[in-house]
Amino acid sequence: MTTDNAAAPRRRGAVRTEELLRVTFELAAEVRYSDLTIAAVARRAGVGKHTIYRRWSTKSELLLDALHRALGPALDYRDTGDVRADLREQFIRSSAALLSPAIWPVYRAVIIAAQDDDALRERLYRQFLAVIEQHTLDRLTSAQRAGELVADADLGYPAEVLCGALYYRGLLSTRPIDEAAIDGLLDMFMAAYAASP
Amino acid sequence: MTTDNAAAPRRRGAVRTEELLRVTFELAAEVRYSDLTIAAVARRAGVGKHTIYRRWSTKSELLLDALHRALGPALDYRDTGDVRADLREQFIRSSAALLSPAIWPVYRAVIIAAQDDDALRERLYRQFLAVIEQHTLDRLTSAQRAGELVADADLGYPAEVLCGALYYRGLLSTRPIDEAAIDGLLDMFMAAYAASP
DNA sequence: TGTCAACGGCACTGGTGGTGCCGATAGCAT
DNA sequence: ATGCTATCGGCACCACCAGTGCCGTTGACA
Repeated sequence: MTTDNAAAPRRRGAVRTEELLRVTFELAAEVRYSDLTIAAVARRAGVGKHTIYRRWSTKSELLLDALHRALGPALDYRDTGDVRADLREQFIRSSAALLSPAIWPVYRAVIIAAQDDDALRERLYRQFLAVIEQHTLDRLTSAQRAGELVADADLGYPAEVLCGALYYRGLLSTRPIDEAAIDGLLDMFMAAYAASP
Repeated sequence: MTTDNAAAPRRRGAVRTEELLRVTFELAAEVRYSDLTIAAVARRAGVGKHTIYRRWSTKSELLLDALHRALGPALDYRDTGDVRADLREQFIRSSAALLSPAIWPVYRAVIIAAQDDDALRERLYRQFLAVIEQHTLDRLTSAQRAGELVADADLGYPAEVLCGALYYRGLLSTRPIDEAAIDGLLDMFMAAYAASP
């Protein structure tokens, strides 16, 4: 009996970290939130629990880190001079990214975990939601300066409302987030704030 | 002898049931979601776990039942002929009810639990969210008939958006749901849909 | 080649959801 | 008033989890 064998060599450091994040996404996409456990991630990765706790002190930390690495680029806004078209393109693109089967399970897990943890909720808002709101607001302000939107409107609420409606569908409603929904949102927004010709 | 009331014979069960629901609200208001356990409810009520499982097959059932009993009345709409004032009054009143320290912890717990359970999510939407949306839509349609709102608008999205914005703040944003927020929402809505004089 | 931190495995504590079994008791019919 | 029976509380039990400690192994770098 030979000492086997073809078993994968034990990986360390950064390589393990990447693999653990990958496994986290994989598992989050397959199981329910209550089964998305540190122990389960460790089992699937063929790793001791210590190897996870050494990197992230809580499950929330792991999830937030995973999300952060996956989301970076999807949140940029174009400015072509047509604010409705830009918003439409941006909402379709970012909702597709956030709600993709790869990312949404982790995103939702963070949202759930944040309901128990004020510090995490603060980080979630600051690192993701506030960023999206601010980018939206920036684009709206630019449109306002360009005369596309009425000059005296407070655009803070609309930026929040546009985002909020999408999360409402994702978390609570049973209706899908599709282009029709986004067009419906934008119809309401433009009816309220488009500058009269 | 009248047709005997096989429906609600006041057994010791009913008294216990009321007490268990009361304890559930009490505990939900005090501890984090992850500590809102069947065992904890049983302990505080001085009851065996069986006494709970005999009534509700899962924690979700218990929470949904508790919520259902507590929320009934808060969801009615007035119709005074001034749609903005009616919506304002209704949103302030219903958000105060939903977000009260007594109810919101249980409501939020149901929302969290629903993320793991499609059937519960369907019931949550049908029994609460869809009811609120529909009442809002009914009031909007009435206003449309009365000539307060533009005649050709599709009011389905606005009804959803108005609700969605509040849940966004309650679950995700770190900003409060106050009268200023509700006025901001209504400003946007009225700017989009108020009939021109 | 040697060193040492990172690693995987195992065990342990204290908690959970959920079930089974027990003897006690409350409430109803008689 | 008495007895019958479902409900009750208590306890033990299973499988699983978060989180920590210990130990022998191993891989990467000096």
